[in-house]
Amino acid sequence: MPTLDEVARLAGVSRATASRAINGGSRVSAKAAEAVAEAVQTLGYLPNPAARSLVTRRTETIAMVVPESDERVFADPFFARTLHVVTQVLSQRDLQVVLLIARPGDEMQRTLRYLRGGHVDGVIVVSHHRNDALADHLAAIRLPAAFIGRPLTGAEKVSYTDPDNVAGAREVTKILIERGCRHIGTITGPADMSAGTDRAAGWRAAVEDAGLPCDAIVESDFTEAGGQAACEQLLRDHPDIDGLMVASDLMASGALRALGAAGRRVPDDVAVVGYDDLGIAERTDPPLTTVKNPIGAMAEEAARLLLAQLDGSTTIPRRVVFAPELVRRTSA
Amino acid sequence: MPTLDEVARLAGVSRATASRAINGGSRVSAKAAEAVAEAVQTLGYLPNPAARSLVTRRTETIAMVVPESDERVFADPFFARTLHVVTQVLSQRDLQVVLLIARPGDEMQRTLRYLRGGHVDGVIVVSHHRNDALADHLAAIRLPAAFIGRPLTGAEKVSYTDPDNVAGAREVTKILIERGCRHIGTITGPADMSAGTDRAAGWRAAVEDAGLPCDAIVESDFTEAGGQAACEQLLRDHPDIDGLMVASDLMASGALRALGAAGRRVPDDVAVVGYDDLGIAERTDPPLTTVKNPIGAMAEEAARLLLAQLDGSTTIPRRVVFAPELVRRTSA
DNA sequence: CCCGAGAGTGGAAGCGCTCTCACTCCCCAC
DNA sequence: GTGGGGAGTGAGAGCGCTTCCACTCTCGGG
Repeated sequence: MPTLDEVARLAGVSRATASRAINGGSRVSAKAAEAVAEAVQTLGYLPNPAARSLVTRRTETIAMVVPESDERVFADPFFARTLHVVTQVLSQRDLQVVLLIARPGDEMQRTLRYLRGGHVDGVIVVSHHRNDALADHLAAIRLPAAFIGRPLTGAEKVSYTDPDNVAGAREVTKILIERGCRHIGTITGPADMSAGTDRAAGWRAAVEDAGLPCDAIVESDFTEAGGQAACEQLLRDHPDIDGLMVASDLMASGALRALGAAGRRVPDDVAVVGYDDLGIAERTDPPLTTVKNPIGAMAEEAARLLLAQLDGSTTIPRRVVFAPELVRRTSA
Repeated sequence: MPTLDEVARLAGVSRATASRAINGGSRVSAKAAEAVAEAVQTLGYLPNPAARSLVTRRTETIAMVVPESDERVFADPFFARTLHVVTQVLSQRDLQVVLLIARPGDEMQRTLRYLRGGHVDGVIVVSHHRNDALADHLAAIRLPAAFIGRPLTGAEKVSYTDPDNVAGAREVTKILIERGCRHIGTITGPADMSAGTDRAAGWRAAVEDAGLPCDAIVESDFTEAGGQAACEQLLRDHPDIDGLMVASDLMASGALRALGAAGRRVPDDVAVVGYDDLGIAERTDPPLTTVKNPIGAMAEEAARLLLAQLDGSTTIPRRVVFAPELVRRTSA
């Protein structure tokens, strides 16, 4: 592997000039810049990232942390989309993204040590859970960070983007109310995630406003199988429900299956609405009325929030909340 | 951030001894080792990876390269499983895994530059395509590498693990023949992947051996939608097919949908077999007779092949081929 | 009693890079 | 003609670590 020294020698300049020419090129004569470029070419020179990082104290890599089992990560299109967009935005700045999937417990400790160890310049956190306390930890080690989805603890210490889940859930539940449902159940996400609690809160607000019972509530885990099981339980405990607000399309897809197995027609017997609108919603039978989760926009904004911190242009935490958008199909 | 110097001073030893104590501890007295451990504790010392890597010339990170669009990566449980196992095995050696998803073209160039740049100590390649010539490139830069799935070019230069796709496809096709199918079609994977060509070859071998026509062949892309479209075309061009060997369960799932839409009963009108047995196969209607792809074992073996190279214990490329295993369900 | 081996240690070099600082030009204003 | 300033450059320090090498000290064997 050729070093900067050899490049400089071949170009007939000093190491300092070669370095300047390679990084940005300001304060370098056109002649010198050209000579260096040529030397780089002929030697096939690539800067040693360790040496560079040792002095700049930057690594040019960003971690995308997902405190979740990898099975879930890969089964959920939400992550694919998010990773895609984040990578897209950050690679425009030549930042490398490394994916850190850390189940709670030991692995989280490892991950935290990794982040503390100076391997990365910043972090994007997705699918954050209450008990990992990531926001607090990241704030404590002063690592630039941006969350996608409001953290349940330490939210005031970090930047984040969040959809207005309460409003979204309220609006979509209203669709059920307007079409005449009198007993509306819900399948919520995990109670240790803001997308779980907020969407449940929105459902509750709409149902209580309409003076309807809000007893039919089951917590699940944002998976298709979980949604199916939750729906089966709901049908067992509340056989009379005629409306169902499910906190994610993936769970709703499972719920539709359970409803079908139970002989309930959708939307005639039970009207169903989902949440996210990520492709699955169009492909279910019947297609789901749902709330569009602006995944792409959120991911992009989070990446920008992180970049702003990296540039040092801001240090105060910022939050960006996205308004919900209803998508009407035939399930309600 | 505390440095090794401070640790050494606090422990009352030299930097050299502190370094030895922290890495391995051989040739260090118990007293010194303890003093260093304590100093590390109280200071919360973490070695600077850049400084360490600069001198050791190792980064303790491994790249998992996937030359594929990220949509496909995340939709296919194959990748989830593979990443999981690889991460598992490598983290036992405190190696960090970074996921590099590189679509062909520009991004591939970027990725190659990244790999050349000394960011990682080794590479695991999954879902390799012919035209990325990754095996050749990696061999050229002498980066330790292990492929999961035999590369179509440069296979002799790198270590890899591979299922015996030809045998697997042949055996599973024989099931169709034995149950009396007279016109057996196939939906193959991409022709630029060994899993595509090998499984097609196995199908052809079985069909020709039985003296049956082997004209009903359509190439697809290992996705569910692709399988559905391919099956539709197959039914159009060869309405009389009574058996179908599909090169992946995901595609088979799409094919089942197409068959259902066309009013064909499975297995009575058309018997169907898939490939992979990754969970989807049990959940289709009817459940798929398929070939078990030993994903976990292959991933683990590939990780070990890589570790062997990292340890320098071997430099000659090795290959490990896994025998197929039939899984009989009701689709054939 | 001496010598050699081996364990434990510290000094110091050096990994490849960036960046400060001091220097030399050269040009322009006065 | 002089002085000041900006552009371009190179010497050199230093980032935090590992590791070679030389040294000391402690044994045990002859």
